[in-house]
Amino acid sequence: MKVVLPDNSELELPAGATGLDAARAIGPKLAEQAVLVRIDGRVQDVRLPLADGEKIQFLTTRDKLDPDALSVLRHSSAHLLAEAVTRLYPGVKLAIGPPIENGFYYDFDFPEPIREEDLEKIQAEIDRELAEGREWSRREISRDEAKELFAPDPYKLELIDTAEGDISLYTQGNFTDLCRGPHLQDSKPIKALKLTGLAGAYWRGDEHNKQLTRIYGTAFFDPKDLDAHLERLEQARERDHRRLGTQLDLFHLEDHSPGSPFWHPKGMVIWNELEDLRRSENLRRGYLEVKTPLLYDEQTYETSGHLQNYEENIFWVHSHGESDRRMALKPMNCPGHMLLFGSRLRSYKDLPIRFAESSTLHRDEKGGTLHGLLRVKHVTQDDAHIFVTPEQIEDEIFGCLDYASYLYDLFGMSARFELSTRPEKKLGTDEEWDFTEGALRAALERRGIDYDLNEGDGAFYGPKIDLHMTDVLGRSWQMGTIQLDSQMPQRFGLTYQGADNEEHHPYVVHRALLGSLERFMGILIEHYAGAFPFWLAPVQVRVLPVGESHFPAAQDLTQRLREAGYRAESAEPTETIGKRIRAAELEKIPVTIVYGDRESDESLAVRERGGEQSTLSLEDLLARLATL
RNA sequence: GCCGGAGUAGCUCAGCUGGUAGAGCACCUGAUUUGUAAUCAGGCGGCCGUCGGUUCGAGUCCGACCUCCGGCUCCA
Repeated sequence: MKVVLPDNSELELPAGATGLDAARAIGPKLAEQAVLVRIDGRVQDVRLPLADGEKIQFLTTRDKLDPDALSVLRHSSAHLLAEAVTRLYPGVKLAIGPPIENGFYYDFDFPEPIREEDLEKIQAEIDRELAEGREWSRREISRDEAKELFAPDPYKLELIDTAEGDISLYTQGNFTDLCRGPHLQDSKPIKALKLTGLAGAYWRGDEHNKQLTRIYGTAFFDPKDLDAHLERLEQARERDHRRLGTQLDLFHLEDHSPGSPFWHPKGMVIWNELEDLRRSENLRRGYLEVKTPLLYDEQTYETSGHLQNYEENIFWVHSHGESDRRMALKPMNCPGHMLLFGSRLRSYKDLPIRFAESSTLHRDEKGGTLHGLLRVKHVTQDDAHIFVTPEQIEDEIFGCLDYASYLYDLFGMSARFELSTRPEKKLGTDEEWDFTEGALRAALERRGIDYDLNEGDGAFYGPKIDLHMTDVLGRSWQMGTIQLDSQMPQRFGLTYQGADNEEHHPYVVHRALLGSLERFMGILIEHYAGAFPFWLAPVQVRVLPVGESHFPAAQDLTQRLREAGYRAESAEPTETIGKRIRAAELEKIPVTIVYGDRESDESLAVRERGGEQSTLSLEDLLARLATL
């Protein structure tokens, strides 16, 4: 048989030849360094046979940053971890140990709980394995043989039962694991392996199952790459919104009200800019601002369905005795907007009606889930509910997508769009879902948006489109959401009078585009690493008088900048000018003006964030600021 | 909610095997009057998360709770 090499030359091989055989035929060095065979985009263990006519490419230890090559290295590293743990902790049961982005993990069921300090011991054992060296061999066996071999391992048995295709084993030293592969030939390419953490994780990701102990680690072909990886993590921490929030005096959190940020004056400037943006854009796009109550009685939530489906997140409020009527803080705006719509007769001529409200919501999130601004109990959504006829659905969804794209583009952010379709537990017929899912799909395609399909993840009342962003540590967060709902208007008995003189239930589009302002602020802070663009910067211009005698002139300039609409400030010189410039730079203020003997309206010393300096007249400065 | 880790000055952190709390920055005062990323000196500042226990003695050891951090689960 023949295989095709990357330079398009053909290599003649005996039938059944493996990747390793092919590598040997090309050269001993390649055979030694081969990590993986790439065949038409997919990758394969070097020990597996090739097929006639396949176009193959070898990944070697020199492809040290290739994600596939790293995955193999890390997968084998996970097996070294499992070997070490098996030796150190007799009676431990093994679950799974895959490579992941930036590393690997292995899940264990330990007879006794282990602690973080145990990792040192395990790390030492792995280092010993690496010093000794390990070679991997692969063997394929029948399911029955596999079950016999792994009889004492309940997790492996379950894997054998649910695995697709042939069962294969990989052995290194005295350790054999059930594994699909691929793996390294030997442990020599693993030049850096570091255990990074310990966590609980449920078997098969289901909280009803037993919780296992997960050990995380990472590995590289080159110790320098590990250093670079750790350096990147450190840099990521530098732009973490929780750190910047304190450093830049934007917000803080307190034990006195967990998950509820305190916004400081500087953070509030940015918050208000977002609100202004939302309001002016709502006006342009035909939304109507409304305001609905924070508290509703139990009956309201029963009607909306939140009592049945969301009670664990609801904050109840007890009034002072006079009544036994329970009230609760709203976790979302829908009920209020439904009641508002239902407060008078509506005609089909009124639709679509777009009620917008940026309101405070409270959600009593489970302990252990709060996370800076990205997961809070005090949620402020840039919310709106659009009441539509069926014919209007697609256009309104399109309008929401257009609006969302406009907003994210404004910040230079690119969100990932995800369409979630009918879940198993759903209300309504398949025909209805065909129609509503089709409308969402059509709107996405008309707007030219690439999206991922998340089948079965829609709400029980309708399909939805979600926008996702990634934080500085690589975690994905849902931002905006656009949900189509046929149920809530019915539950609230909402109708409009149609052209046919009949009453109809409207559909409603629930949509929040930034999502929660808290979460958006968190992502925004990280997106800009705290160096906000001029229009968002809490302080836009700081005027620094060189000496005390220059302070009045600096104040005068500051006032004129304020009157021109800028957030400008100056203060008496209590420190050296060098130190105050440094402070302005650390506060990431976009424009600093040094004002001393040489300055006048005709000639100002302007420093922009980052250090670029220019001399401008006041007139030119104002012209310059207008472009920022 | 679960697994692991942590909570010490406004911030970042040190404080070993129990013996009465420390640095840098910030802040205040004084000197310096400054020209594009840190002038010098002095000073203020702590219920060592909360409650309970062990001990002659607890920041340090033990327990409970609260909060935060890394994961898991959840996320209408």
